[in-house]
Amino acid sequence: MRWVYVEELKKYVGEEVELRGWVRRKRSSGKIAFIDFRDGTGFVQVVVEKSTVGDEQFLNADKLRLESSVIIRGKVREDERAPGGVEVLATEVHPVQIPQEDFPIQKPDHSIDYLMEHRHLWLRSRRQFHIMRVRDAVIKAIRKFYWERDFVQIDTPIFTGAIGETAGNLFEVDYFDYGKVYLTQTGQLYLEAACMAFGKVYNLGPTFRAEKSKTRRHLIEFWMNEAEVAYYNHEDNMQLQEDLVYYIVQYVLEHAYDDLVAIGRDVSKLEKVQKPFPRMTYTEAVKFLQNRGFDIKWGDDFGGDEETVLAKQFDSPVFITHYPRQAKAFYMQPDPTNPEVVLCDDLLAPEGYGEIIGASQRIHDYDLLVERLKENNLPVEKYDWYLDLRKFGSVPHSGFGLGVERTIAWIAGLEHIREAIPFARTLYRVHP
RNA sequence: UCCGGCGUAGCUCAACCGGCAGAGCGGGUGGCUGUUAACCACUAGGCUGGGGGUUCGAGUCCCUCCGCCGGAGCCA
Repeated sequence: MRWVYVEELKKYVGEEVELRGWVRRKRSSGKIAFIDFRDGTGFVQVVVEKSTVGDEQFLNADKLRLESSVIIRGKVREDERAPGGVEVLATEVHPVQIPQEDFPIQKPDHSIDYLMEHRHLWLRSRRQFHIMRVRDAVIKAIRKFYWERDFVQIDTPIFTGAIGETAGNLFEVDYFDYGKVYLTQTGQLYLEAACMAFGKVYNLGPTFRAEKSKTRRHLIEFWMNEAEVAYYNHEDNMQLQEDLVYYIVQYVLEHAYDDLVAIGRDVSKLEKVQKPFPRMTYTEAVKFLQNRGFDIKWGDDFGGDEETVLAKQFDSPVFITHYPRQAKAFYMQPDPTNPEVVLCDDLLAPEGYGEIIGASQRIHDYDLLVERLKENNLPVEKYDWYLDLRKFGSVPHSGFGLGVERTIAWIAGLEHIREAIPFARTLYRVHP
């Protein structure tokens, strides 16, 4: 008999099939039992009738408990009474393993602490199933986008020396006799090296920030997609970001629409995302906020509340550009028309999900870069290889980093970013 | 790190001004051929997060430690 997955059941109406999976829930009467069955591709109801299967098989069904693993054989049929329109009338029920204790997650009313403590089992629940499929769609979209544009994937290292954006916020690791190394905060500097070799490059991988951040938008370990392109200026860079984010939204709408609906996402909000995305300079944004009564002066960075107010004016993500250079990283190229600001942009997602992209054109002039390193009290000698890039055929280049979980949280409409990653690492949780 | 909150049965929560620790769900037993978080009956289940203090008496008030949650700063 043919082993099939739930997602393809509709092709087998009228046929006998074998299903391999788990019991999500069970309701049983004396002579009929209903099993909510799942196999990782979907959910289907299995009906076990005593009159059809006989006493022995019925007993097999009756002794199943929540999250028992089970192999079921039966006939696929359409039935209006079944959730989803298709159900399986069992002929054989073969338990694989029956738990000896209660499954810890029974009802949808557990505390978040309890659910996170049981994340390894919580992943089996319906809502988490759909969220992870949205995550999968977002990541597939990212890879497909770059693949279609002939970018080269360059995997940047996880262990790095003491360079990156900021000296603090780094996780230290002992590296044999070498001494201390650090978990990566960004692969940008390595991508800058790679773009001078391959032109258009990107990465996708985990990054780590030892920030004691405790908000719905922060993870200690999160995934980032970064891209870097030689000869791209700031404008080219923003165009690429806009194309990518728009592409991701369209891809998810096309390939994970049912998952979005299943978790209650207001899909119309995503359908309103349009190109071109609105743009605002930092200076305009400060004036806008001041007019709304915010206590903010030119030179300050935006907090969560400020970002939310700015982003909520628009249906699409909004670019905030040309920040003061003191507020940004050392490697950003000054604006030739106003050296107090740099050629950078942050992309803020709608609905208060905050910054999903940080981007800039990079300094390509050797002397200027050294000057900026000194200005920021960074150890110039540790940036030896990074400075080399400015010695040998240096060109203007630009790039950005997209926060994958923040993008997922926005697209899926999640209240907290911890549900956007299979096993979240937050300030007070590394288990499981 | 700072500010605030919570911790009572396996889970989610009650318990008035300090006065006998309760319910629903889940578990067990029995019943039920169309259930959707099934339903009905019966049943077992507790060192009220740890330690200390006030009091005739503490789940409740005070101190402290632990755990978690929400927010701030910082960031994607």
